[in-house]
Amino acid sequence: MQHLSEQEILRRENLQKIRELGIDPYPAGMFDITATAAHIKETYEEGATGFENVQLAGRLMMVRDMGKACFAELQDSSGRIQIYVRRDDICPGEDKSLFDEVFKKLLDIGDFIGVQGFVFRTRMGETTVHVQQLTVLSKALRNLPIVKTDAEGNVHDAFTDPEQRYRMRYVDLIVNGQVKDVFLKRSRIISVMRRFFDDKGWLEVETPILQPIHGGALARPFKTFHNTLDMPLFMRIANELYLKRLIVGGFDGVYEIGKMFRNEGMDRTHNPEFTSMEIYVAYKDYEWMMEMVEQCIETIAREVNGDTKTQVGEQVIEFAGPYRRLSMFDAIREHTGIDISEMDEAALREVCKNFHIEVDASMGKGKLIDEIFGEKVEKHLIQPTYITDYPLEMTPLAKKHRSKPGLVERFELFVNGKEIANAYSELNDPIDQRERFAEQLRLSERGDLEAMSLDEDFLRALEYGMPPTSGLGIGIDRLAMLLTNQHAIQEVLFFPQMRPEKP
RNA sequence: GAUCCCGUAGCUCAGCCGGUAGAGCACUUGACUUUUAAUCAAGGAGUCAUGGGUUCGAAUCCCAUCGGGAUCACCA
Repeated sequence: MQHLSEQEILRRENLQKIRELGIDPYPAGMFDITATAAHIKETYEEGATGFENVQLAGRLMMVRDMGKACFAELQDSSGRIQIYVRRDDICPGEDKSLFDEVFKKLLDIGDFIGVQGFVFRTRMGETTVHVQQLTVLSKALRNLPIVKTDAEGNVHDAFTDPEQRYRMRYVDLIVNGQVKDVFLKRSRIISVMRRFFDDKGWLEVETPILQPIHGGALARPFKTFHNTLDMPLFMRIANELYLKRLIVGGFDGVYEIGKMFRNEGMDRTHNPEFTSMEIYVAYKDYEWMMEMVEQCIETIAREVNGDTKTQVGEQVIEFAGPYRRLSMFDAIREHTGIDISEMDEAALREVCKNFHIEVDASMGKGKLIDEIFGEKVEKHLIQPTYITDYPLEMTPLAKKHRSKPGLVERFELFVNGKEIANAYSELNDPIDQRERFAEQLRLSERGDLEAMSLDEDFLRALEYGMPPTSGLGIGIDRLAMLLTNQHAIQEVLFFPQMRPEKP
């Protein structure tokens, strides 16, 4: 049995009394809406036509009771608008119960109502709907947190506890308007990106989430089981190998926006499931891809924020291209003064030691370079910067560099000290690819849980021939964090992963 | 996984050198037919996260557990 608070009991009693008055608190029929709060507030002028008879619906969010008349605030999907409810207008006859009983006593904050009336401006200058008819649309049985903003713009009693906001995102969205704006922007980021790719003729596709072999990235997977096939399956950590199979199959450009799953730590920049966009375009290389990414992100920033500049924490980020390009070795030299490009493993270990970077015996040359980069460079890359030409050991799916031995044609895009995109000239030499997988297998045997598995069918696909191709992955959640100036991934996911509420 | 902080009314928080709970908003009752954090008067509301312990007595001190946050490690 559910424990009910005093206020919850009252609302249930009010629900019953509404029924006793012959009013259905959950009517089945539709309610015609001819206007929204935002539209009325934006377009209404004194004496304008078209506002004599409007119908709108939403939640009752605040009531200022003046006796025989009330001002209230109605919140619909577009925002809030003041409504004016006068007893003798909604109850023109002898029976005043709709006003005195239903509206003033039995309706509560959070209830859905529909109103019909005309728009006017009060002497305080507030655009207001003068209600002539009021319809109960849905009764709420729990009371919402009341967030108020005073004349100076100070917010009082904000619903701020992250745990409650994430667990009850529906409440968060109702009472915290700025939260809704973040998610509207997130949605817009994805739709602008999709249109950008579609306009270029690339095909949006869907590839398996349940995979027998988890390939395409270095990460620990979630494992599950299919009963009929009687075999284990993995939740995908990446879709790269499937998208490349489609390039083999003859598509010039394919992309997928979808969830990936990684069984690793959770914190304010990692959720076990996250959204990535991966795209593969035939006959292109990573240099071409850098230009494409600049255009794409600049377009998104402009369309989402109305400006290519975005405030992110203390920084103002300029998303208009071209972005600075810096090889990994040059980046390390710039931030440490040390040229590591000719160093062997022992010399790199010495560099790490001098910088007090923790290393272990299993780390090879590539990993050591990556550690130095992560420790000394990454956090300084505030404005969008491409880091190019990575050590081969860390990147088993990228093509060897056309002119620099030991490196691959890869770039990552860093913004505000975080990686948000990763791209290669894709490895399409099936024999080289088989050797790279073999190397991963050796790492796995040494105990590296993140090493990539060998995918025999993917190799078979490459053996049929894949055109030169450039591929790119963008972390959508992180891009959304940047463009909405949010410091936690939980703020750009409707329902971030949480432990169960009760044991 | 490690360390630190937090969990008291629907919401935001106070109380924490131990003496069985307070404020504002919300809620209830009443007044007010252009108010806007409406106002005014009166009132009700809490297994103080959970379970143990110390004590005559625990929201308060101690231990454990659960949940969350921050920092670190791993990673996108």
